[in-house]
Formats: sequence, structure tokens, C-alpha cells
Amino acid sequence: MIKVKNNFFKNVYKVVKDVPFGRVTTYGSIAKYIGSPQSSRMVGWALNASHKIQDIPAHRVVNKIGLLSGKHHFEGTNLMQQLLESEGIKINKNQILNFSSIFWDPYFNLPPFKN
DNA sequence: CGGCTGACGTAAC
DNA sequence: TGTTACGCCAGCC
Repeated sequence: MIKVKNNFFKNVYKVVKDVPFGRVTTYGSIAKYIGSPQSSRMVGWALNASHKIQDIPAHRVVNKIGLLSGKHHFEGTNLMQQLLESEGIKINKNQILNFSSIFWDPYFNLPPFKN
């Protein structure tokens, strides 16, 4: 009964939920963390599904350059930006400012891929 | 059952 | 330095 399959999504949710307030992470980092460095697209896919599941701070996940690539998938036009700004994150033109400062790396803050 | 798509990232040209 | 192509995996048509 090892059923180690739905981990991908589950791990994504877990990591995203662990992102502290006022911090952001990237699809690639999450993908890398769960063991699929080249499956970053799946991370976004998982987040898309997470929307209908429960409280996943998907707005805290952006692409590697700190661009709100997924903002188009949020309600309205600036919901994602507003959520981030409400956490103290500054954004200009869908680009997170001081991205390096608020970037939260699961590799550095979470145990190495524990299931 | 096969092919396309998708909230990315990296490598190659 | 900018553009193009590919990989990855799951869901959908």
C-alpha cells in the first residue's frame, strides 16, 4: 500500500502551504524540491488544480525571474498582485521587486524531500 | 488509444 | 543577446 503516486500534487501543496507570510517561491524550486527539476510546468498545473481544493497561497508562487506569470489565472486582473502587496511585497509591472530578498527556497527551509 | 495543452526552465543556436 | 526548441507529467478531447 505504498501508493506513492499523488505525491507530486501533494508535495506541491505542502510546500506552497509552508511558504511563510510575505515570502514567495518559484515553480522551479518546488519542482526541484519534490524531485522533478524539469517538471516545473507540473507545479503550475498542480496549483491550478489547487484552486478548487483548498487554501493554497498560489499567489506566493511565481516564476524564476519573479514575474507574476500566473496572475492571469486569478480572478480579476490584479488579485494576485494585491494579495502579494497586502503581504508587504512590492510589485511593478507584474515584476516582484527585491525578489531575491523575499524569495523563499524550500531547499533551505524544508527537510530534503520527505514524504 | 493518440495527440494536444499547460501558472516553467534550461539548453542550444 | 534574443529567439527557438525540448523535456516533463497529468488531464482532457
